[in-house]
Amino acid sequence: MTEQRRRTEETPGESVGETTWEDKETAAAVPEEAADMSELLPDEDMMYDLAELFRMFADSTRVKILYVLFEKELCVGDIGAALGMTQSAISHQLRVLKQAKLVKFRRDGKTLYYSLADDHVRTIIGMGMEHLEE
Amino acid sequence: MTEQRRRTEETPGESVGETTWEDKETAAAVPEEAADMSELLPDEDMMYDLAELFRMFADSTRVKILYVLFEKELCVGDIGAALGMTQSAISHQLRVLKQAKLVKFRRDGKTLYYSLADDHVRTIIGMGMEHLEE
DNA sequence: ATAACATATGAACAATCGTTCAAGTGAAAG
DNA sequence: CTTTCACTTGAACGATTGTTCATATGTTAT
Repeated sequence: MTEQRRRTEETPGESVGETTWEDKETAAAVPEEAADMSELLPDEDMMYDLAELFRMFADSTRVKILYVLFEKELCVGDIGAALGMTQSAISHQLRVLKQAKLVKFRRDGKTLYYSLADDHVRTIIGMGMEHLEE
Repeated sequence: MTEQRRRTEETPGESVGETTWEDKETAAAVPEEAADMSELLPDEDMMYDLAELFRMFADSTRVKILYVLFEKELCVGDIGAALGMTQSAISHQLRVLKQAKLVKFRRDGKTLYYSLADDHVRTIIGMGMEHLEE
């Protein structure tokens, strides 16, 4: 399915989702068995937003686009030329990156110059690169 | 298509991937027109690996799994219980995360305890969270 | 006005992804 | 041995994704 549930639509009955976990409070005092599991369930919305953010970096075309924007702002045509890809393909991806607020643009005549929206992009990609050199 | 080219299958003739980029060293000295574009093309393999790494964090189920492993190691059943998901679904995702070396496991009887493979996971997710609180 | 250029956008397609379901391991207990 | 438990694996399905192609938009020049 690939992440189709679109945030915040909890199942009405349950709220602390222990579907297959009835309270095993009997026979306590066994030190290493049956972890308690309460209060470590992640916040649904935050986890979804996190995944959504990382999905922006999960395609090599988008990473390349962001990477070439590290140095300077570029127009769509130049990005396409640098990556050896169609203007259309680049434009589609720039739209996605724009919606995610990872890039911004400025107009000069008929040309649109794109640039990184903020430094977090640099940091996140940097973290990833650091991990790859383990 | 969703990222189907599987790394390092360079077009036989070229080796330093300048597919569409012959040296444009002629006609210099025009300050703001026709950016030079040389040497800023990203390394194909590194960009692919980066995307592949971030793809691990690009699904909310995987992020949740990694997140619940922040605190302590857990077995498959407990992770499933915490997330309200099938053992099978969790197992499938754990396999992916294992292949990406983001989690490791240890056996105790019939139970497998999974844990984070290294601290980069924590750092990367932390970076993402920091970005969300802009 | 028209033409040329830079980019955006929509539909369509193949490829990929995550979950479910059913069946398969493999370890411990009877 | 057989059963049970904890988990893995494979096939199948629907949902989503990225690119291509054709067309539209908008800006500048003539």
